[in-house]
Amino acid sequence: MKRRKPPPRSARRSPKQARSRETIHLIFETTTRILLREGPSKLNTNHVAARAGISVGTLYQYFPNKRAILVAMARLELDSTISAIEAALASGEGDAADPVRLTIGALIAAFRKHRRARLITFQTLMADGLEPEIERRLDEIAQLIVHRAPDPRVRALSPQAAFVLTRAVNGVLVSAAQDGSPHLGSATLEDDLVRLVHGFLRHDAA
Amino acid sequence: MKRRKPPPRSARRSPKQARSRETIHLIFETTTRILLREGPSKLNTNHVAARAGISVGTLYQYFPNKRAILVAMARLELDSTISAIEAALASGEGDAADPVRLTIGALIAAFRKHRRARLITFQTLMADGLEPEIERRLDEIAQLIVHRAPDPRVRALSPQAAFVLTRAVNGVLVSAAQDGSPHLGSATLEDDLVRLVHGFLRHDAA
Amino acid sequence: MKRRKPPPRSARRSPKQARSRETIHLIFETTTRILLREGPSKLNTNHVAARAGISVGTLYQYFPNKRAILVAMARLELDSTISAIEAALASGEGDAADPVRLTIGALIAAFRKHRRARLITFQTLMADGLEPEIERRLDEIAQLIVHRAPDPRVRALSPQAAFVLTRAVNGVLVSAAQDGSPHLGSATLEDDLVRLVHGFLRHDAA
Amino acid sequence: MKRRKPPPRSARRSPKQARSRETIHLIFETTTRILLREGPSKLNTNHVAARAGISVGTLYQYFPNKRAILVAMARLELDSTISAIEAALASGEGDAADPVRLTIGALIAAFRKHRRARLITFQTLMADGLEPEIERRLDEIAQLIVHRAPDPRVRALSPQAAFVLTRAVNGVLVSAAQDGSPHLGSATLEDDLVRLVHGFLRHDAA
DNA sequence: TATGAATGAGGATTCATTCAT
DNA sequence: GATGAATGAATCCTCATTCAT
Repeated sequence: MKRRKPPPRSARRSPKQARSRETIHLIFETTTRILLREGPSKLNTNHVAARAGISVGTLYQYFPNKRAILVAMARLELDSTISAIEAALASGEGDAADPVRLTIGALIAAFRKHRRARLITFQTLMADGLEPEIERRLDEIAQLIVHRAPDPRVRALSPQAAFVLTRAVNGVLVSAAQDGSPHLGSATLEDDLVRLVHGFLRHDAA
Repeated sequence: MKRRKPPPRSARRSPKQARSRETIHLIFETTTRILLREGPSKLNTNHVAARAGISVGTLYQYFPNKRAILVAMARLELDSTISAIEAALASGEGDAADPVRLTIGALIAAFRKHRRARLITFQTLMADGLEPEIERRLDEIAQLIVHRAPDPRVRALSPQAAFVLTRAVNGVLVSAAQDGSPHLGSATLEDDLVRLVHGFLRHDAA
Repeated sequence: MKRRKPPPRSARRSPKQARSRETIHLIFETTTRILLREGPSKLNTNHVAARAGISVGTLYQYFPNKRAILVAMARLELDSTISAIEAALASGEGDAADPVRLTIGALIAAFRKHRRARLITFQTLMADGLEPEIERRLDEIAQLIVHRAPDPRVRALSPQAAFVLTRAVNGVLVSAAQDGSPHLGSATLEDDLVRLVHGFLRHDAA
Repeated sequence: MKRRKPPPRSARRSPKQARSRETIHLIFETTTRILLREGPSKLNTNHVAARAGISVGTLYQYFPNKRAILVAMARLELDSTISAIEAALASGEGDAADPVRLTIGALIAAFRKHRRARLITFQTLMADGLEPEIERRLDEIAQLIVHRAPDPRVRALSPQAAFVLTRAVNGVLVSAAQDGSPHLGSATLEDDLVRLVHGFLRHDAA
């Protein structure tokens, strides 16, 4: 009796949990699409809801505020990156394949996949000041890699050295993923990064 | 940064009078202070003007729009960084001092000086999407360093390699400058960065 | 209380089952708790339902709209006040006890009992504009007291005089029940109110 | 270059201070009008601005939030009431006029003047929980009257007695000012209130 | 040049209510 | 009877920018 028109709801409600996941996913996808196609300045909750074909109210049922959407997306992105690295390392376990190259290959692939979307998510986030959380997650990744690395030199890495290495690689990838940059597509980027890491490790060992 | 598109307005004022310079400086300082003490979300022209003790109108006399303030600040920061590097290299010219170490020392010093202020300025700027300009400027610095470098290995660096090296170092410094991080204060950061660069160069040469 | 006009919905439910009564009671308690602990601005149907551990749908099974909850609570409060007064008068029937004092004592006790809860319910209700219903009810109480009063002076009271007397006493009690006020706890409040009423009656008689 | 149309501003800007006062007054008047004609639920900043013929932005230049408007109005109302009482007492100084009657007469006149507007302002305010401030102001009025009263019995009033008297009178007037009530217009209301006060004072003296 | 009041589109968020399950 | 996801109009408030003085 309050709202004027009880709008035509047709989409069948499937099992709750599933439906929720779908909606959340839809919000993520729409957010990415807006970020990519219209830019960060066009990212607002009303617009996201409209483009996602849901109501703002529904959006707020899942996320307490605009920022939370980005945070959740960033977390997901980070998680999938970790998984990708783990998978890459696992796949090369028996081989003589260089674990450093495997890791970097996985990272480049991850950055390539979402490229601007991923980057723009983080940037939008950082503009407001979420660095701490992001940094922490980055460190987690570093620790994870260090501890599982088959390469003894990597396992012996001091926290400080791990910091330098992860941030160096991340810095290169982030810049390469930047909008106009051709570097992420470059075939030699992997070689250069591998060289960067090996150089550091060798020097360290010396 | 919020409403419609900022129309092309020719730069409003070239700082001729001393009075002008003072006002501009005041605006910069105030902007930094707000960014630091109140966060990027509190950065708006009305607030800057109020905190600076001038009127909004006056602010717009010097900057065509909000973003222009940040851009000008970033330029200044970048310029001073270049100068610092050049000075460092010049000071060590006769010595046997390692030019790589000199450059990195100067960079660390530059980051230490403004630390959060510098960082927050760039982040706020990039959050909106003007990375191109900044990235270009970063590349200019890279080229400059490469061409003037006394180290022949550095001068021989391909653009791609220069990209990797500068972004790697920059990535580490940016992360180290992050709010809670202890790394920027660490005494071994310089050693680690030098090691990173030398490792890469040696490997490259090999 | 916010959106459009609450459409005329026939009362949803007459509390027949014990289960129903329990639920209704739960809703009342929760409403009071929210009003008291979180303030009137936090009182909304979704929140009440959540805090009560029921679903909004269930809440709407018992009350046609938000306001109906408050109205029902106010009615209850008023009814219990009337009962308390009647009981007090009945208890003192044989005695030489002053009926005015008995009535006022009962009123003070009633206000003390719920104090802030009672007050906040009425205020929240009135803030929206349903005073008429409440005022009418207050008048009913006044009439009731006047007609059943053992004191002949009270029974002889004109409607206008009854209005003045009831509102005066009510005004004092409401203010005394206010959050920070120490007056409701004061031992002399009863004396003062009795004095107020007696003074008026005597003067009236003169 | 941001907002589309720089709307035609024609009203000449008179001396700043004066212009500001005018605007503030306009906001007050409009708020009162809306409260009176459309009810508290229609009181929202956008609407006030529109009806006042100013922009929301302007409204927010003078009041930090919706509530502040009501608070300011309540303060003004209270101030003018105090002035009215003082004036009434002063006017009757030489006469043998009963100061109690003068005070009550002034109060009734004050309530009559704005009647619903005044009441509705306070109620809207209290709905959110401003009682403390209102109560404090009421006490200030009480103190003022007590201290300046020519009647020695009034001057000798204990704080507790003053509380009872002011709240009693206020309670009657507030109820009488209620929307449908005929009491505020009644010719005998003044007599009844005077009787109430005198009765209390005499009894007190006894 | 400086001033600062005014503008108003824009965007975040709330919450009473419905209804399919 | 109960559930609770979805709805979306309503409202609050912000802030880049202008312009008359």
